Amino acid sequence: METLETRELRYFVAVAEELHFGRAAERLRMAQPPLSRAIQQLERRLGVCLLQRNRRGVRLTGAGEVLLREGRAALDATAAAARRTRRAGGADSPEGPRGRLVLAVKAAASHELLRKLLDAYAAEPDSAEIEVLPCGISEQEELLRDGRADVALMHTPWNSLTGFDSEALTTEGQVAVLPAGHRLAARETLSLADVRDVPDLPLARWPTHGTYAPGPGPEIHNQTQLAQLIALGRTLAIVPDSARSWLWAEHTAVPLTDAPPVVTHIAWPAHSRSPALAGLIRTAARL
Amino acid sequence: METLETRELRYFVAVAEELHFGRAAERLRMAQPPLSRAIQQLERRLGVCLLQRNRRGVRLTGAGEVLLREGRAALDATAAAARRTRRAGGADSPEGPRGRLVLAVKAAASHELLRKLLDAYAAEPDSAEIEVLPCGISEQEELLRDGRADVALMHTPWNSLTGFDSEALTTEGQVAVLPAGHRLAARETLSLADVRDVPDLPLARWPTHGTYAPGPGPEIHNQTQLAQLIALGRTLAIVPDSARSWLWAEHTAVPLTDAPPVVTHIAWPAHSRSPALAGLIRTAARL
DNA sequence: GGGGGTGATACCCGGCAGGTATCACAGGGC
DNA sequence: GCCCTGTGATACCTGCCGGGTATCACCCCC
Repeated sequence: METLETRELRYFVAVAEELHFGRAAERLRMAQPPLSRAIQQLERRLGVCLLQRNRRGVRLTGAGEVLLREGRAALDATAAAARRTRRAGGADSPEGPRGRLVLAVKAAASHELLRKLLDAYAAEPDSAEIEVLPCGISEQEELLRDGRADVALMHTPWNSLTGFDSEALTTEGQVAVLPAGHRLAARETLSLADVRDVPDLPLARWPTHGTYAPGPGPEIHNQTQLAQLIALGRTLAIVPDSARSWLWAEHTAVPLTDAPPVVTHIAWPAHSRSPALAGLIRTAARL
Repeated sequence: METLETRELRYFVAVAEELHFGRAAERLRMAQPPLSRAIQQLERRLGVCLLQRNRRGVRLTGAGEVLLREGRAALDATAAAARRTRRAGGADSPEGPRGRLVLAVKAAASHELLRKLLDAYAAEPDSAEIEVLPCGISEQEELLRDGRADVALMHTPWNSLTGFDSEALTTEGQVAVLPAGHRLAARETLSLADVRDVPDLPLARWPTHGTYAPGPGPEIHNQTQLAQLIALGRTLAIVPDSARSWLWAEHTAVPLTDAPPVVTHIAWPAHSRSPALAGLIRTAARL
């Protein structure tokens, strides 16, 4: 059984994403004819029709969709292999620097926990150097999959932990952040129903993969904007308890009684368990 | 950033597993010199030393171990992409046969559950054809990873679910299976401590990845051997409740009060969720 | 000190990946 | 009707590189 080459997967994924041979070839920095030929060869070798050529553009077949999904995963795994190997490179002398670990964290989330974790780990004997890579919450999974990060602090229910190994670290409730003067800010507690459809405070919308879902609330893309809009009485936010640390004087946080608890996990690719990573996980579990 | 080719990974994994260029080349059906050269090129491209050539055999460096681990995962993902695409091949006509799903089950485990699941799913509209692939319990994870199977019935705590998405289906207790005449067979219940070190009934040993751990019990490799040895009064077994279906008349099953419960899960690769697979999972969750 | 076994080097050859030029065809203007 | 535009496919060439054979350099061990 002949095995697929990385090059073929790269080509096919490009075409499947662009749905256009010319643009795909441009993205791949090559001419269009060899690309067409390579895809044809791929189809012949797999014995499967991947694309429906309609003289006017291209469409994916069912098998094509499967290969797009699986091929992306395979390319991610291959890129991860290269990156992690390069990263482990310097440390081949047994007493040299223990490899470096890249830790992906959503910017400003779990700040206290992160500080404690880094301090405790640094105090361990034989601890590796930790590079903290701040990123958006939706990027973390991709970073772990393609090897740009080795380990991440993730938060359910926002992150999905499927495909990763993980260990729960802390659980916290959520609070509604309101403009200090708002009538709801006087309440001791609130329920989700209380804050779901407040007419003058529509929920802000975050982008997921670059696009905004439709809705009445303002479009934001960072925490500072959110804080300002709350202070201006334009929106409210539902955030974990620990986010109180970045609240302004004009904000009021009211506990939510029925919001799902937020669990912070340390997560890593299921198959990887280098000594350095194992040490970090052990330290985290002891916190 | 140049990406690793499948061929390079295949070569490196072969060398890293054999720790010998000649044998690795033989396994790869090629001559030794091009293999040496390819590994050198790989090291140069990654800028990393992967192997320590000691004139007498070869040893892996730290980076080499990383690449062995990650490279295997990448090769599995690539093989999975090819296999699943081929399998999805016939079904590109929209109204053709919905693709086939391969379901890996440990032979003879969860027999009742499996029958119910297959019957219920076959009754669904638009159900795919299910191919049942019986295998050893330790093979299931590998089969899912490299695409020979799409979905599996797994049993914690024996299977590890890390790296897969899963849904719990049933939970059951465990029983000790004893020769009918044994003194312990008269008991209403037993604890693990009661059966752990029974002098005349040492626990049988199953092979894990082809090798047996040392111990006093007999070496077995299938259920029939086990049943026979229990009937002969040579060993005892700890099995889930549902395994009572294959017991012999000369066997007695006694419930264990403190054995960990066995949970049967339906599990699948985290990223894959074809319509057919989603239907099967939905059916399973409704059982 | 020589022989066996290791991985590395030298050199050659054929296949194939990639390029350019061109074709075949479907739509959409006018 | 026409031609022009933009699509993917085909034809053909070329240079690189993957793979082969022959041989070397070295270490270990008898």
